Amino acid sequence: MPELSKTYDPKSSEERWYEAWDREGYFHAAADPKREKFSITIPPPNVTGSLHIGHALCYTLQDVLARWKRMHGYETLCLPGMDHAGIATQNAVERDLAREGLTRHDLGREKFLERVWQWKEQYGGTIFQQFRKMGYSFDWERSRFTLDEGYHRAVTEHFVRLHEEGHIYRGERVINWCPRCSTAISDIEIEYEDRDAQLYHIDYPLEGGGGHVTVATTRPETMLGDTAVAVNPKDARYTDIVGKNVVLPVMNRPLPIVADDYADPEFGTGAVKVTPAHDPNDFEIGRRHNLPSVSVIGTDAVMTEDAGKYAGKERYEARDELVRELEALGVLRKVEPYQLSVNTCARCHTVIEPLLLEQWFVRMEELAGPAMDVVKSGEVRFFPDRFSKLYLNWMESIRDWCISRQLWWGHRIPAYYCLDCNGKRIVEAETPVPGEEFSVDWGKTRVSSLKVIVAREKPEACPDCGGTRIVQDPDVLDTWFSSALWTFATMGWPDENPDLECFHPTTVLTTARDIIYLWVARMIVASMHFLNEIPFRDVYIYATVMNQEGQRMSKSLGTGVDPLELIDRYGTDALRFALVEQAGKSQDMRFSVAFECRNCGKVNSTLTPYTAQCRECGSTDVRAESARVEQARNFANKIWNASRFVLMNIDPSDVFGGLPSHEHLRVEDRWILSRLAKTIQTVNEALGSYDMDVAAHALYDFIWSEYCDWYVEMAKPRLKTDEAPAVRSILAGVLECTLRLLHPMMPFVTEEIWQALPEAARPSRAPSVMVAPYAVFDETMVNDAAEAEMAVVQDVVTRARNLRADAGMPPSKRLPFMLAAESAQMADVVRRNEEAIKNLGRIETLEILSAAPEEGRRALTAQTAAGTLYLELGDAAGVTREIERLESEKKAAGQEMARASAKLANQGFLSKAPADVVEKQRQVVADLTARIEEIDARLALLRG
RNA sequence: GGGCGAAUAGCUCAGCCGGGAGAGCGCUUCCCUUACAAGGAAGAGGUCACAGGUUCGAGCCCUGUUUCGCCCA
Repeated sequence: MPELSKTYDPKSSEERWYEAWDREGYFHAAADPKREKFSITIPPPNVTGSLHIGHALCYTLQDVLARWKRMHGYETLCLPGMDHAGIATQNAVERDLAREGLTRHDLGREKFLERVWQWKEQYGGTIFQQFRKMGYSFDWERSRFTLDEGYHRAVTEHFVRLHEEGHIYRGERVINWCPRCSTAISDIEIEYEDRDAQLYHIDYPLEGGGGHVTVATTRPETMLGDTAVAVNPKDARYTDIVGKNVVLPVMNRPLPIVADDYADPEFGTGAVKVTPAHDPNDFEIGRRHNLPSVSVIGTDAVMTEDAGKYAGKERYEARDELVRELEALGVLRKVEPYQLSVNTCARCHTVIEPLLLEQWFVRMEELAGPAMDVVKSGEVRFFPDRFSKLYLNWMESIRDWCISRQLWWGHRIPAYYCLDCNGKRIVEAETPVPGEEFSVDWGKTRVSSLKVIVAREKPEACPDCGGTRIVQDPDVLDTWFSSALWTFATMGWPDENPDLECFHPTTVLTTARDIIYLWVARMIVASMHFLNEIPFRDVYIYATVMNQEGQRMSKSLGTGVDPLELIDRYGTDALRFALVEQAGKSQDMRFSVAFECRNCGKVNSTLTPYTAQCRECGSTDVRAESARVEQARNFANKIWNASRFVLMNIDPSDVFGGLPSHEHLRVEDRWILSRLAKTIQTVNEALGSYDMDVAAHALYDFIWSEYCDWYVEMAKPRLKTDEAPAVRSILAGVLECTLRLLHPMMPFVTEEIWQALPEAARPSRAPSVMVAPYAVFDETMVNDAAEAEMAVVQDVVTRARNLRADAGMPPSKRLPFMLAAESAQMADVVRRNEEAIKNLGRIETLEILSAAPEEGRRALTAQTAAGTLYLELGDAAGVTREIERLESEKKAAGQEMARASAKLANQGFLSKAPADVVEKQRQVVADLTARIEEIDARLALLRG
């Protein structure tokens, strides 16, 4: 039997076991059609960064589920991977380049992409290393990247097929443009921010004199691109001027006054300026009235040539100057403060510029139908359920999805243009792009004028004109367009293959609530459309991890804590358990981590962004501390030491042929087996309904408060008697089962101990606890009588300890007690368990009486489930204290009595409450009556 | 403006079909009792945000209010 050290040392076992499991192939899932499956394709983290505690929560929950199901005999796939994360990664690499004074344009597309791939190798490696440290049982052989070759084929297929079916179109729309990221983004990648702004009221004079129309805007610079003024057709104030023109100040261009329902008579003056190129609503008005679109702001947020004298000025600079000019012209009627909700880029928080540009879109309405049906029918279930409503609400009002991005890093759109069919308007670039036969200046080219060929592979020649001068669309696809395929592109789709057959649909998707629209919804849509099956049965939404101040974990805020910091101090199992134990159903989860600087001593609540540095002195010698993880570490140590005790006491020659039959066991044996059975039931049920915290607490309480505090303590003296073999077998048997139960949450410490147990104590003969069978609830092990009797024993012991503490006696001193049993039955219970009670209560002698002890004896008393317990003490101080105790107890009993009897005096209660509840109250009154009488008698005795 | 979540011990959170509230940390007292001081024993601490209502009975159900957070427009 190996000697175990006095405290559990995570460092010595974690790496060793992880490598062993990996080597033995336990992480690998076989596509065996005959076995029941459990499969997960993990949310692929972005290659950009490293993981923080929020990620650790997400993947830990999944690993717990996977390990649990694997032990239950399911063929379990946990497929890892990474997302190329278009904008985020490109931004990160561009920032990196900027440090060298370079831009991506300096490198050119090809060289830049090489650089991103290098970045991916480096950071992707870091993330996978973190996964391994966390102990995740991922099938590394199946690891995928959303930009790997096979995946790219799937994305191309996705695009081409949707295009063939008419679900994808290319069109000119007002889209959300981020001037900083210099790309279009979709509606759900913008965030609203309330800001203080101004509402400018501007007079547009009627053509030919005779007054003016006042319009209001928060973005005056867009007026340079106005092509109409709209009023509501029902608005009597304006009926006679509809059809006339106003003159656009500054530009001195006539604008028609059109009647359109969009104009709200209640808002402002009821007249709105119409800028089709810079506002989605105005664009629609423009369409209805055949208005021209004038783009006055460019993709660089600088005013275009069409902005007249403001051309070349930055948008806000132009605004300020324009406002001054309007004022000088006398057409600025008023400026009022205005609470404005501005759209910003979710990634960089730059104010979004709505621009009229040609982009690729997915028509979503039709595709959304089946994806809604499967949630409505419950085929796909959300946990907690409230998120299904959120999902359905969004899907009901779904809009077309802009999928093209003006980036280099991503899946290039499989659309090609023939330069010969209609090539007259093509602008050839001055500097050819390396690696491309023909270079086009896309910034100056309207692709709507070109012949487009959407194809799986670049066509050799144009099917129309036979021309061979063909160029690919420069844009890439929205990252989510590729992530949407994650559950099945990772399994080899579009090819048919055993993985897809066996492991799809996956069992559960565990993810954060902020990507329900971005990702979850689109996965359901894609899977329903291409496979006509759901991507996953369950969607488990976990809580957002917040720090002490209630800020969400984020790398850029400096609030992101690297899980390895905590692992380093407390061990992986401790971190995993701390996360699982807090994973409730609320939307947020506080996880406070402080950093103690070992250089200057400051305790930081957050570190400086991007590097783990003390905010005071900048030292990187900081140590993470978390009370929550520390508690979990202590728990691991508790199990470790309980196991040490068991290992020290079991005999290598013991035969653990299953547990002894009930008749030969004592109460505590039947009790612990019954408690174990119920714990098994709780844990399995809780994990099955994603109540991870319930499962964790059940195990914590069972191990610490039942097995260690009571069973092990009661076992100690018995190990010296002829009961020892039975006790040893139960000690080891319960421990072994508990290790299996706990393994999904704390994989390392459980394996370390499990392997140290003698083989005979591991009934499954499995080579690792990871592949040993999980415990199944056995009703025959439940023993309510034993639990009831044990409760009496525990009560008597606790009361005895209580009296000892009240008497101010040190725990080391054994004391004499008497117990006046309340019934012959209780006297039997106490007699049966006398040795255990004496041992646990540190009792010298326990005299069991059938009635109160004779007069004259002065003692402290306590009411127990078995009767009144007496601790005899001669000294007067003790007596005074006992009188005080009794007085306060009598008062409390009196209050409780009043409440209970008031209930029983209530006719409504007697007639309407269930019989057992009424009976319980009667019992309470009876007990209290007896208790008060007894206290009175005791007081009389003590005072007499 | 609409929707969702939260408000329970000093802190972080549990609390099932409604039958007078629990854990961990922290705090107080005692103890290095050979598994564990990363531990053991005992204890203090709560007007369950507020106001109504339903009910024999409300932390739990209903209505409204306040504060905080999130999502959507």
